[in-house]
Amino acid sequence: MSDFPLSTVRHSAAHLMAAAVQELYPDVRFDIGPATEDGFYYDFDMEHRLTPEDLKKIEKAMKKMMGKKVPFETSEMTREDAEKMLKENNQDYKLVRLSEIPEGEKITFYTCGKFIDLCRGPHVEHTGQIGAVKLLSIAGSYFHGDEKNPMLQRIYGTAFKSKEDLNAHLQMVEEAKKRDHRKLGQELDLFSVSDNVGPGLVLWHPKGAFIRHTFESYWKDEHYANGYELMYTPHIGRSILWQTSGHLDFYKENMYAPMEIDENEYFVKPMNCPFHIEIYKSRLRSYRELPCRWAELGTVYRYEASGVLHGLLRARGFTQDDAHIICTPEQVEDEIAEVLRFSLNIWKTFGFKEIKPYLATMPEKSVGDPERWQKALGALENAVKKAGLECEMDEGGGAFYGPKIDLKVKDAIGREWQTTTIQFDFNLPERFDMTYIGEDGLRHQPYMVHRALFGSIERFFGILVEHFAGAFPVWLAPVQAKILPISEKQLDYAKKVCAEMRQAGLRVEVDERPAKIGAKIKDARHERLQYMLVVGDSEMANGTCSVRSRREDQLGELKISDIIAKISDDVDKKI
RNA sequence: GCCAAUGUAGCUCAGUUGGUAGAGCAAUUCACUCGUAAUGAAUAGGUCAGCGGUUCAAAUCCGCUCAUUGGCUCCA
Repeated sequence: MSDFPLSTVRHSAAHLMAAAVQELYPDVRFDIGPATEDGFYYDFDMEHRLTPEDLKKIEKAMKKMMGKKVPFETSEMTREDAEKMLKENNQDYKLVRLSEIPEGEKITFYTCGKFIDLCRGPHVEHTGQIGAVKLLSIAGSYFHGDEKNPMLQRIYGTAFKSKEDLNAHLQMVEEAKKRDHRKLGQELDLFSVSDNVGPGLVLWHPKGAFIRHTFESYWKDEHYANGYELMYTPHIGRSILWQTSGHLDFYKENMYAPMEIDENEYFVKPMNCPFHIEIYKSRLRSYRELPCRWAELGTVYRYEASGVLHGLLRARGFTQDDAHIICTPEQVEDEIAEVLRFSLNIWKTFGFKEIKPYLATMPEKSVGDPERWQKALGALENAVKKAGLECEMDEGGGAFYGPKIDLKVKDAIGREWQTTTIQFDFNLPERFDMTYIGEDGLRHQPYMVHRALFGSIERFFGILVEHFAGAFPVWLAPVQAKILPISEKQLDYAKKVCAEMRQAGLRVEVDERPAKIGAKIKDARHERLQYMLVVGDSEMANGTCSVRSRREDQLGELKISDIIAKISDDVDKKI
């Protein structure tokens, strides 16, 4: 085993792959092949369109070279020689890359067998030191990441120092596939998307709707308990609203087309903010009533490019768990710290323990004077400190109207999801001319903070499905327990127990099918049920159920009142 | 939107070189009355994504459209 960094191994694997591709398709022109977070890729352009079959061939060629321990050799060239060589080999993409290397920097090439590549390095010493590789998929990618440029063919692969590491990674990928919310959503009958309704528009089935209802109720209760007020606003609004907000100037192509009513144009809302601002402006506001903490589960529609839609994680219609905090400049830091504290609490309730904030700064295209940006950034930084968190910087990642804090949460199998966003906004208070009367009797412009905890209800639900792998905790589960009679002889008893437990407020069902107990258990497990209550002759005689739990396996025969107490306890603990 | 792949029963998938469809699971009915991951039998279920073309003949070949998947770009 080599002691090179994994990224070096992967970068070398990318070169090795390029060498294999060149061997098989001599007309290939290369772009770049870097290591990524969990593998590597290389971008090519050539006549031949790659197929999955080709990946096998390329991988085979790579493995052959790994066995031969082909050395990676470096050489330095003058810019002129490099240019001449690339031109001779018709490597036009590489020529562009060469021209991007700053004057005075060394120009180095790495050779691996017959393949020579403009590259900064470093690499492993020979191909034998690339422990284990696997080619994964073919994709298209724009040269330079610019959609105006021609599209190249990209091969994704991954490499590890050992076969064991590679297998562990592939297993992890399999696990993620099993948890895919689109697959589980269909299997568990949670939601669907219909061609007749339209892409990116989600239909919530009864079970999915129940889970949504439950966490929305929790969300509402927590907001009322933490000083928020809830609001409802319409789904459409006149064009004047979107002209004022700036959406029609900047984002019209992402909005659904307008409808004309009584000679006015109405747009389906892509955001809730303008509506909340109209509520603010419905009368004169005093500093005494600030901060306003206004929240809404607001359903918005955005015309997303068809290629970006992805189940619930990226939809065209979705419900933001939106809130706007309108406050004085003096209040803003405490308000943001409070939003952070509140968010962390909510995430922990759902079993997300690791949460990391990212502080996003001024982007190239922005509004508002830099001094304000600096002050706002300082407020955000202080708020993060007050919340006792360490944050990472996302330079230039802010919205055009202000800096923001994003939270990334880690799920049950360690994947990170970008969820909560807390955004400063200099733009809208000014555009909508929002004011309040200060202590001095004069008009002032308030600060405005946008925040969404879950981001969107749809996206959050998708993340929850994957986090729990479909096995929802009892407080969220649409069915908390299923009673499984051994035979139809116990059916009446089963129904009686079911009625009793429902009286106690639990969500219980009876499996009434004339099937064997083994089949009923199998199906209940497939439904990811937390509790299975088996009833046969002896349970019927004793007034009990034999309890089998997903978490603790066999719990033995328990009295109905004890079962009710146990499940209720789970609900209270939110497990 | 762009590159590529895919679309056959509710679900998962077969379907050879073109000769107009098949399995398992699920569903329904009947029998069985069963002790912790699949009881048996029978029945029903399809404009092969849609439209057009080639052909004596198309699920199969070609074109367009729609949708999905993997990426790219995008995500106010």
